[in-house]
Amino acid sequence: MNTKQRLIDGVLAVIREQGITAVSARSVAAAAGANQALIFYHFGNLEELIAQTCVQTTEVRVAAHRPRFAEVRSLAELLALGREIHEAERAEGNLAVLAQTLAGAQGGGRLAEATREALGKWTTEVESTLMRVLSGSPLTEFTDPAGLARATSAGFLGLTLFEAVDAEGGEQALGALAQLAALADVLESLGPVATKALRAKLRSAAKSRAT
Amino acid sequence: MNTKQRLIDGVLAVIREQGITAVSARSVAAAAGANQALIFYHFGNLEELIAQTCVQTTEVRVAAHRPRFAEVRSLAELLALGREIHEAERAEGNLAVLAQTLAGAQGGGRLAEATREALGKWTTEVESTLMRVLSGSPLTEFTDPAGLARATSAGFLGLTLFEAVDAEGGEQALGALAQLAALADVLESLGPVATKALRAKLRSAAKSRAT
DNA sequence: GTCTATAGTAGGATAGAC
DNA sequence: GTCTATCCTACTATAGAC
Repeated sequence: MNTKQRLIDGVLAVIREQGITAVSARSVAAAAGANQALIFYHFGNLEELIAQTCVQTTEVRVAAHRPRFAEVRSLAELLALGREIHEAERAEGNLAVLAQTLAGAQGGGRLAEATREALGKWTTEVESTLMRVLSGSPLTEFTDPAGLARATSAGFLGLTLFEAVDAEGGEQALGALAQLAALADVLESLGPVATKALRAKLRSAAKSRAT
Repeated sequence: MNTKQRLIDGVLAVIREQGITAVSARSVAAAAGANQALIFYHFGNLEELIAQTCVQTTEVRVAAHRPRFAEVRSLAELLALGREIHEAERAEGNLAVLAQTLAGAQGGGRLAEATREALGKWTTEVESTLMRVLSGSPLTEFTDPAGLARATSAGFLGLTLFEAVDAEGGEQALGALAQLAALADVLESLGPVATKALRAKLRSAAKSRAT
């Protein structure tokens, strides 16, 4: 395999096992089984390597799950898929990489740009799925797919960091999301009469909030 | 003011402005206007200083908001309070400190212990509020306050990291949460007939999932 | 408790042989 | 493209004067 990819995998390994604070040219090179100087030959500097790792692996993982997004037909299914993706990616630490890079991007710079791009790959996928799923739901006119997509993406990333520190608590949190999914399911499967009633309630609530 | 506190404030300042990766004995000492050697005199090592900063400031901030939690009377109000706290703490970067420390805790060690403790301070507050608020709601028997508390805490932390990189997206996400709050409000204010119907729906849905 | 000075280490990055 | 060797900087941590 070529060296560029080995170095990217090295970043992945270090972040997965020790977090962003442990990433250094030396630690990455060691994990990649490559010479330290090659990082600078191939990427110019360490930050650029991390940035490309973040964007590239996110691109790959989102693409891998894209067919599944297309199958989603309800809010409940979307939440279930989120949970499934979360668990599937846990072993390889791909979400952890994004979360850790996001944390490292606090100071702006190249990493901020890279994480923004990577986050966009997830949110656009979720957003388009939400738009498709919500059309026809009683919730359509009261929800903002763009905002919801960003909130759920941010939420799953927070959860990824959380469970690294408190695995049991992370499980509990995921369980609570399953309950929310069930609730969403029920709301979507209401009969036309109940749907109309709910819609009226939401509308009047929205109106009273506007005043 | 005494030096220990100045150093803690120094950590706060560095994390707020540059993130956990920029934290070093030198950068913290500079931000605190103190001598670098004092970190080791007062805390033994840098990690311990970060850990104590995380726990102490979280304790203070949670205590400051405790009266507000006690006033909460609905899910909608709780979500609104979450948003309010999130915005209030943004300027001082107190949530960012927890989020960044959490990211730095990936490798275990003292930081993991500290963040676990700090997270617990938030989740116990949210959890007890949830238990109080949910009693009497049609959702009571279908929600787990412990899991929900951890999910929301993790969610807000994820959002804190997110908005540091994409401020506009963060605003959108917060807006979506306000919509969820409105939805929760409506569900709670349903009449007894509708409540009974919803409960039955949820129950049968739970049953069909169990098979 | 606070300072200066410094030891010892790990880090980013480059030069130049192959 | 890859390696060795190395420069220089920044880091953690300690010793010892005040």
